[in-house]
Amino acid sequence: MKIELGWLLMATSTVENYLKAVLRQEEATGSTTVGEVAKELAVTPGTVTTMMKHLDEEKLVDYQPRKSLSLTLEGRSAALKVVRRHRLIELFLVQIMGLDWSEVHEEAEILEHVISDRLLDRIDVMLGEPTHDPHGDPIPDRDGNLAQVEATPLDEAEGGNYRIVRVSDDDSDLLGWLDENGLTIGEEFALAHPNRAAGVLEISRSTGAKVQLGVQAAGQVFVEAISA
Amino acid sequence: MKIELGWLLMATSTVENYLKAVLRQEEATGSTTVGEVAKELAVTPGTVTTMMKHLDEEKLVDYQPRKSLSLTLEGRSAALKVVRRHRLIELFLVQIMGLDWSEVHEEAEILEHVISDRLLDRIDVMLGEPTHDPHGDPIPDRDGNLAQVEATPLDEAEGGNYRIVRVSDDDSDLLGWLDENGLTIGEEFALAHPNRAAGVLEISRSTGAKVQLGVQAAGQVFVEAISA
DNA sequence: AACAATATCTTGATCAGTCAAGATAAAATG
DNA sequence: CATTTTATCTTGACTGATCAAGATATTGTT
Repeated sequence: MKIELGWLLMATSTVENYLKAVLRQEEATGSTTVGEVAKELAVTPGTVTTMMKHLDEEKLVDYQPRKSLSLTLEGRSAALKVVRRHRLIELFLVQIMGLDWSEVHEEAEILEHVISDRLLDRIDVMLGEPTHDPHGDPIPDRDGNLAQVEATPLDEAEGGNYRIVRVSDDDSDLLGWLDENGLTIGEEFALAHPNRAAGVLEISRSTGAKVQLGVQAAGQVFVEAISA
Repeated sequence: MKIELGWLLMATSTVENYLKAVLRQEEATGSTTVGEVAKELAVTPGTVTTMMKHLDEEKLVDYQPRKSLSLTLEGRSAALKVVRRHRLIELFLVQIMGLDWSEVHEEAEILEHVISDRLLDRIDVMLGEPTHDPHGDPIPDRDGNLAQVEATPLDEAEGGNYRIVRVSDDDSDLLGWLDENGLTIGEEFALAHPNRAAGVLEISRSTGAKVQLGVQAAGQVFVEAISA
């Protein structure tokens, strides 16, 4: 007879990645499933099943096979800590180290799991306890409070004047392209007649420059309406 | 019948640590053995045997079971890259991030394996392509050239005037203590009559302060004689 | 040289994380 | 509701890194 010892070891970076994935999807859609997590982590569903059983034991998620899957308070808090690390690191890499906003995501994805609390603290202080990362994502505070960024995906916006408040951070090519076209956080522009049939949006910047971008890309850019 | 496929995957951080260990011992004593490596990495000899067979296949070490063990040129170069990373990171953590020289070793031990070449480059430039880390260890240059630091272990020094040029970086407590007593890199002092029987050395700093330290600790501090 | 001590090597096992592929349950469709 | 599709779960296997413990070689001693 085999005795199930369960897990004795600590939350490795693997665990942190699972928690992050669940959090991300809960934030995006209000809930998640084994399949979604598997897709996000590029792993088979069976692997996620196994992992969720472990995380349930550790009380990091609440997992009822085939029924429901969600973070516990503890799990959410752990996930938010990782997100905080990730975003502080991204901002650090851009502001202090002078890296480009299109290349910091990968690096932060690794560093978020290994940097000491002490170093993270230095970073936080050095940056002046910032509230948003280079892509406009809010940085959870020390207590795990996460500000909401309310913004419209550009592909759903009507014609009018807007300011860019956030851009999805995981498409490095898009970020590079946006940068080349002056479309960074805080940039303001006018959106012309949304001709959805063509799948192309046209933007006019204050410099007069016009930029076209596809709905696909526009879906990654989040804006808020401005009066001017 | 089982076909031996060998290793298909890349040099993980584990491999880097083995290479570093071999390098360190070759530098310290001119050669190394399975047992020494095992001791340094806190691993059983059998584990080292297995690893060395793999590294031999990868042409990173030259391993003749029970006969000899040494780095190949390629292995040495790989090891020096890791050392370069380690020392640049240590200096970065002290100079830019304001961490204490007694607490950067652990952090660098992890970061050395995960930081991108790009980020390392920024660090190198930001620090002005430095030649020595906070503990006085030389930083290998981009091409893997490693300057020699010639210095005497303090426990072998005669009475006279000396300057501290290097301190072993792996004893955090000692580093903390040295710092508290003003004994940092570049500090000059007079060493009094080495009374070896008692196992204690006495140092007089320019401030007039006298400090005693044991031979054990003194062995970790490396000095060069000065005229004054 | 013969024996003891030490260093090294081999073998079988374990652990975390994963996949493949088949089993099962739930949801959607007619 | 019966059937098909889809989602999920289970099982057995594999990989890299490791250890324990026994086997073997090398070295040192008398």
